Amino acid sequence: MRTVEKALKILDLFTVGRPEAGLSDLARQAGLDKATTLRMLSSLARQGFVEQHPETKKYRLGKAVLRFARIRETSFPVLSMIQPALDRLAEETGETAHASLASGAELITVGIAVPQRATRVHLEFSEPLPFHATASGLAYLAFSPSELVDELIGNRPLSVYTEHTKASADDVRQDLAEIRARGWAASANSYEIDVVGIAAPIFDWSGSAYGAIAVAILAARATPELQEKVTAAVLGAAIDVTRAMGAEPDPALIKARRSLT
Amino acid sequence: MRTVEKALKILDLFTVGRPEAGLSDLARQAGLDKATTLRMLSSLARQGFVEQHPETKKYRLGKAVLRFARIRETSFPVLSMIQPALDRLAEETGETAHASLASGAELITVGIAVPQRATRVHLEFSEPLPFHATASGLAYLAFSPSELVDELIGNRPLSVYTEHTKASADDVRQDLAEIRARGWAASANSYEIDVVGIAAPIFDWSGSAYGAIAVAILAARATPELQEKVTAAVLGAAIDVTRAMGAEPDPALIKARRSLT
DNA sequence: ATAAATCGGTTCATTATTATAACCGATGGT
DNA sequence: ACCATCGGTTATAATAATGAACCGATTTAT
Repeated sequence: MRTVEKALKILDLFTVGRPEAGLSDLARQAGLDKATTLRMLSSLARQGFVEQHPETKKYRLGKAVLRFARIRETSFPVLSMIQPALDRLAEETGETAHASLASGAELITVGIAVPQRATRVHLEFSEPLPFHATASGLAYLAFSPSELVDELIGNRPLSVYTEHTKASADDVRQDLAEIRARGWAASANSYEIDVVGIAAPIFDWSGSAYGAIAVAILAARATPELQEKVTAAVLGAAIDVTRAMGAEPDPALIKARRSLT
Repeated sequence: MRTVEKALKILDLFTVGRPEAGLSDLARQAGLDKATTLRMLSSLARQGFVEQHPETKKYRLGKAVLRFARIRETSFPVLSMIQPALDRLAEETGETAHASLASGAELITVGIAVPQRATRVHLEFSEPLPFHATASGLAYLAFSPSELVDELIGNRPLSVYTEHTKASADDVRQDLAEIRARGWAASANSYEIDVVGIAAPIFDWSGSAYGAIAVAILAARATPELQEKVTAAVLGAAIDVTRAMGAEPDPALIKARRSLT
């Protein structure tokens, strides 16, 4: 069913940063013929997956995606299960907790919980995070199949955010092996300065990671003791969320948490 | 692109009331061959639109639908635009306001706002409403193409909820003509007793209805004066929401609201 | 305990669908 | 006045989808 997959891949071209596009644009980016793309878009539109502005003729994601999300979230409430776990995490650790899910080539923040104290790390909803420069991204990559890793960090030059950002894909790949064995990821000042991140992946039925749960600590108070406490809590949350969805976390996470308590 | 459309129609088989199903089940309901269905499900699964439980082998909607909904709702916040309109509506009218969107063969409540008073109509989120027995359903049907109406209320025997429910599709169709000319719909005790509903459709770019905004009044206080006030407010909200989304409401709504103020 | 039905999934010859390039008229920038 | 690009259409060539029969494993009925 290659046709179906090609058609669905067109939907991947719509992102938070580029929510609408014209026909030629889409055809070009999808690497498909214009006529083919148009027929696919028409089919997608007939089923409500995309809709077209009557004047600008641009396409965007349609209302059907909202409908299906509603159905899935009503019967399998992932997001509503993640939020309470984050709230607990923020309270336990006294730092900002957040969850991010992989969205094609982006890692998007879908849940945030802040501690009740004056100083804390601030995060934005729906903000795309870089895979190679955040603890969440590393935790996700470490437990993803290597083809996916190649696609996401490839050998392109990686964006540099601070002087501590690792820009070499090979360096990152080395870290990933370590993270995979250890069960959790950490990053310090690699995306935002003065922030230490600690993250663990969450898994679905198929056993592959699809997101991460993380805590962002203000570097000023990131003592080894606090980091250890946070790591244990993050692992616990990731394991709980994964299990709540009927999946089983990678053994490395279980082992890591046991050794920390 | 018939293949694409057939594949997407498979997704329609997943509903709030039946969120997962097996291969043979899906093939039978879709009217497709088992082999074909399997191939389509595999394609859908590869793109994350469905996922399969490793043990029961059942399929359900996948995480991709959440991702796309997130992208669409981030860049084009329909639901977040509807909610404030409902809040205003509930305050203005002193009754329960709600919005429902069409989801295939169901009309699903996606937003609720309750007034600040002791007695009020109670509604549930995600509850599927019958098209023929609620003001919201009638408002939606009245502004939908007749083929869709046939599909939704056909000539099947319609479910009866109270002694005031109209069970004949032809009776309903007559009401629809009236509603279309008038611009808004009302129902009294036809779904829940002691409840009067007043609803107006909301439209999208294509000019067809895709949902409704309604107020549910306690029958005990549904005086003609209140009903008139509510009708004007509901029309106003429906017009505002439609315009806020860049679409234009049916002229009947505009005319009706003008004649009420 | 046994048999029949049904499950998810596979195979391969037949068939119908889809891809492609060239071409429209309309629009917009230089 | 031009050229490039837009969204969209069409005919022909090429590719992809279809579906009946079949498989082994469970589940259900007898």
